[in-house]
Amino acid sequence: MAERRYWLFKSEPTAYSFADLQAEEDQTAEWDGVRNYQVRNFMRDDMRVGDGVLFYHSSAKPLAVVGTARIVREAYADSTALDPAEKHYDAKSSPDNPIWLMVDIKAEQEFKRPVTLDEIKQNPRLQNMLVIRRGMRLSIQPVTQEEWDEVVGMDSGDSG
DNA sequence: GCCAACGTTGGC
DNA sequence: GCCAACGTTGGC
Repeated sequence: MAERRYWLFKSEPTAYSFADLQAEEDQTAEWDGVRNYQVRNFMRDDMRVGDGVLFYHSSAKPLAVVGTARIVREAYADSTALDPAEKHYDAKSSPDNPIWLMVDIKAEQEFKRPVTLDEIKQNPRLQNMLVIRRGMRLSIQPVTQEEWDEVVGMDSGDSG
């Protein structure tokens, strides 16, 4: 069995927040609308059921990881790319060649407090996290197990 | 296949 | 609201 991997998912809470995910039936949602090839390839090639997700609020106050989720369904066709009525419709996609993919995630743990971008920047153990890199716009980013442990530990308050 | 123009993202 | 970063598009 492959090693469990970890990811950071960005979402603008005004569009879709962690609370929105928790409010879903079975706390599970389709992560649709990805229209970036690098991110699609992460989903297609590397993301497996059981992988951990840090749920990050972008363009928000505060900018922060607010909880964790889990991959519960591996990449499959993003139906919003196939529907002309959808905002993210892509005429190049088709059922035979959907181009764009989505995964399903399920809310796991809401942090007791947000672990902010500022704290992450100040944590010497997290200096390699992509999320603090200027100009890093990927909406899904790989996270190492060490980074995952550290961020989750910061929520518990048992880490410096 | 180069690269300028354009659009989007997202922290500041 | 600004603008740096960067992906995409399209003319050549």
